[in-house]
Amino acid sequence: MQNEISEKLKGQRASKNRDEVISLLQKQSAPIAVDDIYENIKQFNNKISLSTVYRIIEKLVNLNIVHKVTTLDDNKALYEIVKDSHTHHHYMICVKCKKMIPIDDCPVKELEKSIADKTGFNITGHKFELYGECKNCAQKHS
Amino acid sequence: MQNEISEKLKGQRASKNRDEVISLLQKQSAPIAVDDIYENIKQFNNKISLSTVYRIIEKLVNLNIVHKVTTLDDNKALYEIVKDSHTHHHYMICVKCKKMIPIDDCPVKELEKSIADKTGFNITGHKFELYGECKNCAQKHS
DNA sequence: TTGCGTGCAAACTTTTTGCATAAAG
DNA sequence: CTTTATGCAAAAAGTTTGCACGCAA
Repeated sequence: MQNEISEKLKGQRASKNRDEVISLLQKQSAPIAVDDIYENIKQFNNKISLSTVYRIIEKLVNLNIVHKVTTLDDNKALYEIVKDSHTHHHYMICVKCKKMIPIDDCPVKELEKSIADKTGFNITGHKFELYGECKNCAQKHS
Repeated sequence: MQNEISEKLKGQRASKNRDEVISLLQKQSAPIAVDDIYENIKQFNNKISLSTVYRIIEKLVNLNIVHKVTTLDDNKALYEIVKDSHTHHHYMICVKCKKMIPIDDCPVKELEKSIADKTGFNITGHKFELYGECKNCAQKHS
């Protein structure tokens, strides 16, 4: 586990389930749903329960170890490990194949500042997603 | 009802429920949830059913009369009337009072183009939300 | 008269909660 | 020993679906 995460976990009680969830999240290249985390971990730890995964995720979100991601199409939430600020990024979501393709770094930061100045809103975060057709899908149907 | 909407409704069968939903959506200054639409209309039309509202909304989304909005906090979808491209805009969502404050027009359009060029992704839409503390809430707790 | 719209109830999906037990500190 | 984490089952919340009937075209 990364030092940054260990840091955030300081003062928290240790738990095997929690570490399995974190470890799984770290392997993902795209946000993942709670029930997928559950099914995945169940393969080698068949007594973990879905509600435990929900509770672990809730805790990790509060500790700012995990971010919640919501998409337009789907009513269920997805989660991903928080990357450090240098690798903070967003996704393009293909409306055909639903793949989430990361965009290198965050183009919104400057915008954020100018809007904060203009509106007096104390901005603490943002969400930005692009929708369209990825290269693969564009080629296929042509 | 606006001409633009009438245009999109051409070929669709008329329905009182549908028109009530559209009319209610037009009165909103922020996105609204399906059950709020339902409760609202029920006050003067007590036999409308929730599933009807869901079906109407689904149809209106397909006709591009209504947009689905999802927020990070809430697992339920919100909906708003599609504004024409000149008034397309986004929201700042106050993490304290949950109010959604519209941002005048859309600062993302140019970004979109440059990212499309860079990545070869055929971008058809985007989603952008800011989170923070609104003026009101910032004053209160100080 | 044909087929879409609607109400109602039931089903389904995702998420939350209560409670008794197990594990951590 | 005290507190937090967990499993299980049940409940809640949001959304979808089947079916019979009503209404628009």
